Amino acid sequence: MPSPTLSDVAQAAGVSYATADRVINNRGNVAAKSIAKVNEAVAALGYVRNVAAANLSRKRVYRLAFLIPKGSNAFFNRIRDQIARVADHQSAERVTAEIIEVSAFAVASLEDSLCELVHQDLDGVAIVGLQSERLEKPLAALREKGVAVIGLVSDLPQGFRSAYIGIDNIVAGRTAARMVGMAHADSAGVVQTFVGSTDAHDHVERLQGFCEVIAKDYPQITVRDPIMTKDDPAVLLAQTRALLSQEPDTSALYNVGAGNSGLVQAIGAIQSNRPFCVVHELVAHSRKALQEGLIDLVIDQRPDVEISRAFTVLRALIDERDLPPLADLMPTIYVQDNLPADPLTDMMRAQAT
Amino acid sequence: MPSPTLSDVAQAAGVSYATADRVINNRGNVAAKSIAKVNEAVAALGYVRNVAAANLSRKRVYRLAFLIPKGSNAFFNRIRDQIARVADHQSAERVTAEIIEVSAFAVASLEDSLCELVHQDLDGVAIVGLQSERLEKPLAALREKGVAVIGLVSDLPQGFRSAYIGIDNIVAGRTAARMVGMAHADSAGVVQTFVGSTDAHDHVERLQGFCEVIAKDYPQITVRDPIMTKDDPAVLLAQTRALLSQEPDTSALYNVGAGNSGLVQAIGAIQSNRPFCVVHELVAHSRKALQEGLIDLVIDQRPDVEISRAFTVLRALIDERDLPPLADLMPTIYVQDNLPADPLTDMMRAQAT
DNA sequence: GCGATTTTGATATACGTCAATCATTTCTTG
DNA sequence: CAAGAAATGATTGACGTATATCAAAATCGC
Repeated sequence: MPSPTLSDVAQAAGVSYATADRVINNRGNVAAKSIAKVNEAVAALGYVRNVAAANLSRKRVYRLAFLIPKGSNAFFNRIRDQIARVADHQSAERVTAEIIEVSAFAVASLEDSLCELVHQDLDGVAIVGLQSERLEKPLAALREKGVAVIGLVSDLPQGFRSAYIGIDNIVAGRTAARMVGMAHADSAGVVQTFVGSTDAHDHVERLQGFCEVIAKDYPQITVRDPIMTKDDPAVLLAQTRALLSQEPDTSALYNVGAGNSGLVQAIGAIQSNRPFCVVHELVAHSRKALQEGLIDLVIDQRPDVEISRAFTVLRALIDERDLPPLADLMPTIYVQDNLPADPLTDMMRAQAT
Repeated sequence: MPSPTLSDVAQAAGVSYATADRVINNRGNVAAKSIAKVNEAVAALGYVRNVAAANLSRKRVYRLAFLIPKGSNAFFNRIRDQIARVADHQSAERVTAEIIEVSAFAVASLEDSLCELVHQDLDGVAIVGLQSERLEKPLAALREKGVAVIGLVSDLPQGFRSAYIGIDNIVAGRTAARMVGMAHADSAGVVQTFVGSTDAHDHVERLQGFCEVIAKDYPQITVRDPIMTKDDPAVLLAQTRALLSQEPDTSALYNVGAGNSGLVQAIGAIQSNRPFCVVHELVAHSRKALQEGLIDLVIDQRPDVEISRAFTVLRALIDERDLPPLADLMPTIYVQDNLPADPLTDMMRAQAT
């Protein structure tokens, strides 16, 4: 029993192919009762549009763009690699993906890039966003042109994007706190936190979630005010070093942001038993530190999964199809034992070049 | 610049469309130098076969089957739901998936089902497998017929399936041990383990991984011999109850298998501070227990991800395409804070019916 | 029941690939 | 160099949908 075609539906509904087509692609100028007849036939036969034929006929191409902060940040390298990889594979389905680099976390730069996008002929864009009203106008213009827009990793102003793909950073912070709490096993302790900057929404949210859980469920643990690091390894190295010698009662470290190589270096230098260490994002550095037992946990947002999902969601939006079943995206906890074999970290990049 | 067609390639190569087609679909009877010319043109133009057109032309349908243990096990309910969900969504791509229920963990039953499969007209099968030589003959017969075969959740004899989709259970056990170790924070302790049966490979492997890590990295922790539970909640309830009263020095519980509702019930009944609890698989029961703070961790194998992947891999095998970039499948650690919003647990099922 | 409007039917072409046919050319081999 | 084999070219009809055109029919307003 081959699946029914639109001709079958038309026949079953007692209308012509043309009318069935008018209903299916709601082109208008169809009598209400014809619509009903066709819909019944669709339901009765279990008709589903053959997307292969449809895509072929309408010469569908998916021109996608990804706006990613520039710079050699290990995390965004991982993101860029994954975009290239997925795009390469999906080229058989007529998908092209362009990576547009934007000055990191600068509203003006992002705004400019968005304005340029409007003049390009695109079908969908995924943007590592910022919460700023200045972005609303160009985003509205994009949407006006029928471009699907989603936020990636960091959200855009709500109402100006069709979806957000990324983790909830409050949840990420809460998760980190839970692990730190468990590792204290009812005994008292002091946690030193590190943040890149208080301008970064994600950092603030993580810290907020972290403090919430510690305060509520682990009252015997004290959270010290965060140290500002600008995500700079040098700062982290110096600060951690100072901390380890001056505050020996520190029982745990939690770095909300980047720059972990400095933290790891400082920890690697001490011989006595070190504090419990939690950091974010699995990249070459943090992976190595985890394997060598210099840190205990990495909370990762699975950028590879996020990218795959961005492609899937953008295509679904462009085709106006409903989404496939997608599991929720949650912060993933890595210990040295459950590391993925293929890191998709920037290690790979080094080998490839 | 629309993407080049096979006609473009033929023209660029200076051969006819027919010859280019013979090369692309290697139909044979073509001179070596023609092959070379066509391949060069393919590379030069960046030709990629339009899969929409190809699928349309060859009337591709993907008839898949999933062999899943029968019974109302919460974990396999989750699996079955996800299969139905994905199949429903992929019906637009002419994918049909049939769920074939097999008596749980019975080699004879699995063997029978496999033998029947040979007479069905299938393109791909995913099997919750067993390691038994008796399966080799029917598996070989399936492969002979050109059916793609993969192992799912539990592997088949190697060499008789094209891929295995599931976690490494030794890794899962190691991960559990790491968490238990961390939760002891250098202090001594005693862990009681529970297994369903020693026949189940996955249970044995998890236990093995668990003991390895405790022995190596947490020598101050003692692992007691496992209690046999047959995955039966009643057994777990009774045994845990007895344990909690008779062995008050127990600092952690690790259930390698199923039947967690019994364990949770026993724990819920005590008022003094309970041992650290780790179980496997996020289902309605374990999820609830985690949220209520009755257990501490759930190690999950993400069956929803596994199912999506099974579809992807089977289709790639059937089309003889290379796989899209897929992240490694690792045991996922859930605490009460990073639970997915939509559980895809059997709760959903109850609501739907 | 007239003209105007809306709705329907019939039909055609294109999309890029697959798969097949048949005639023709080129290459082997003795 | 002729006979046979191998390789190539030219062409065609699906596959199911999108989209367009034009004529015919049904419905509406009055």
